[in-house]
Amino acid sequence: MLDINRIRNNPEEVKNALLKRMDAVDFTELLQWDKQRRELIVLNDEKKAKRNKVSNDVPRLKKEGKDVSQLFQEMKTLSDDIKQNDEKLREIEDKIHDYLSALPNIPAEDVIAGGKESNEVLRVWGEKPVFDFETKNHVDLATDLNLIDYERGVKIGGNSFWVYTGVGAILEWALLNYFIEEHLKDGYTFLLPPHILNYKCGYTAGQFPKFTEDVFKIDTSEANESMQFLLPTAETALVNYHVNEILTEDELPRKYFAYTPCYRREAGSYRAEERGMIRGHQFNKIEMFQYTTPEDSENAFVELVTKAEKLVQGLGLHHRVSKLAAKDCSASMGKTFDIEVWIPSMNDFKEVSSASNAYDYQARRGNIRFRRQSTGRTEFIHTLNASGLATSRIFPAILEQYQQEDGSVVVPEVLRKWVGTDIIKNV
RNA sequence: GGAGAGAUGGUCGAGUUGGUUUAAGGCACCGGUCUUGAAAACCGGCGUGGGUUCUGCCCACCCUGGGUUCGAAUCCCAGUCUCUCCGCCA
Repeated sequence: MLDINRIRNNPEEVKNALLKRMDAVDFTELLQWDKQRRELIVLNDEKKAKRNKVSNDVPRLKKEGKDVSQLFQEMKTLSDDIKQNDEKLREIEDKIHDYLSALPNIPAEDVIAGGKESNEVLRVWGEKPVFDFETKNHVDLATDLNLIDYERGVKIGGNSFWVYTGVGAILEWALLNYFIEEHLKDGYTFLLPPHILNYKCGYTAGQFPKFTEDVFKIDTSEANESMQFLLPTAETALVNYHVNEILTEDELPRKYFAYTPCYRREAGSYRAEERGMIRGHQFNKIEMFQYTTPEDSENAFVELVTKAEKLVQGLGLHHRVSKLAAKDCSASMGKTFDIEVWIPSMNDFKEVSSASNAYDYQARRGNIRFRRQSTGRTEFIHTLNASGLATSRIFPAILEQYQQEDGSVVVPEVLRKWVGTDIIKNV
């Protein structure tokens, strides 16, 4: 949600910024509604003030034995008038609200216009592993080593589901343990939120009302404000943790992380090249989240990106960091960096973490504020999130980057204490 | 799932036979006086949002949404949530 005052005061500035991610922006109608709204408020508040004044006089007039029936007639008309204006006002405010709800966040100044093709690679870590033997892709490795059962996953869940089995499950859990340990070391608070969320959560996060079709809804009824859905990312839960709250300045920053599976419909996005576990309806992810003051959010952003990078580096996986162009960022985000890991069989980098600064966009939608010590006034908080990390691309990257000629896979050092072995081979 | 009770500004809590409560009072908190310092005492301040002709004034908000009325925290209807008891249950 953008600040209507900002649009009113600097329409051209906001418009030009939004044009980095939108094809057309026109505030003419919005500003008209805004003007109508304020005129109507002035008019109606005057009427209400009069009504209040008369109401206060009534007891005295009655005590004095005056006849008030004529006055009541007038007040009846006035009240009907107020009621009508309130209805008009509500219609206008609904229109304004709907319009603002649909606008994406303003891209940060240093975010460039355009889509995916304009993304900028900031840095690359490590090198592409070179193999002097014929390599396998992660699907074959996972199948041959009995780490993942794709067929039975489809049998019990449907297309794009899989089952981690035996050592595969242990390896998956080792990754999560590794991430959790690192976040605890950095002083983040561990949360395990519900996986089923209400409509308001999706709205605050900025996913609703536009993307209700991307989530698994719990009941079969139409999307409405009493619906519940399976969370597509823990971010949706974490951004709502302090919804409608006013935090004190010294409580900030708040640093959280959560583990949840992520449930996504991914309707129509299936591609043969993404078979295996690159894109499923359910995947495990640990999500980092911060609530900060406006002046601290840029530093927090750097911290989150750095933390995510460190996790991939700790696993020794070749990866890169990209700065997304405006159109490739989710609607709620003003700036996003992606961390992508190298998948040899695909000859490409795949996202394992997306770090974003939503600035005050989500906080406005969720009414999340803090009290500024120096002024005593409330301000909107800044919210940031970053995966730390999603396992569904890390797992394949490990298999493929650490595979050996005999079909076995070396376990990254940091995971060995949980996996219990330094090499995974077929027995 | 069944029965009952409740929801008021950071907290406790008054107000619920509708009209100087246009939300009292206590506590906490902030500022001041006093004091070597602190406590106590005393004085003052102390919810959120919106509008504005902005050193001020006005409007809205007493769980949410409707309704009755000249007028609703107060009456009526619907819903949400919390608590207690019972049942069921990992």
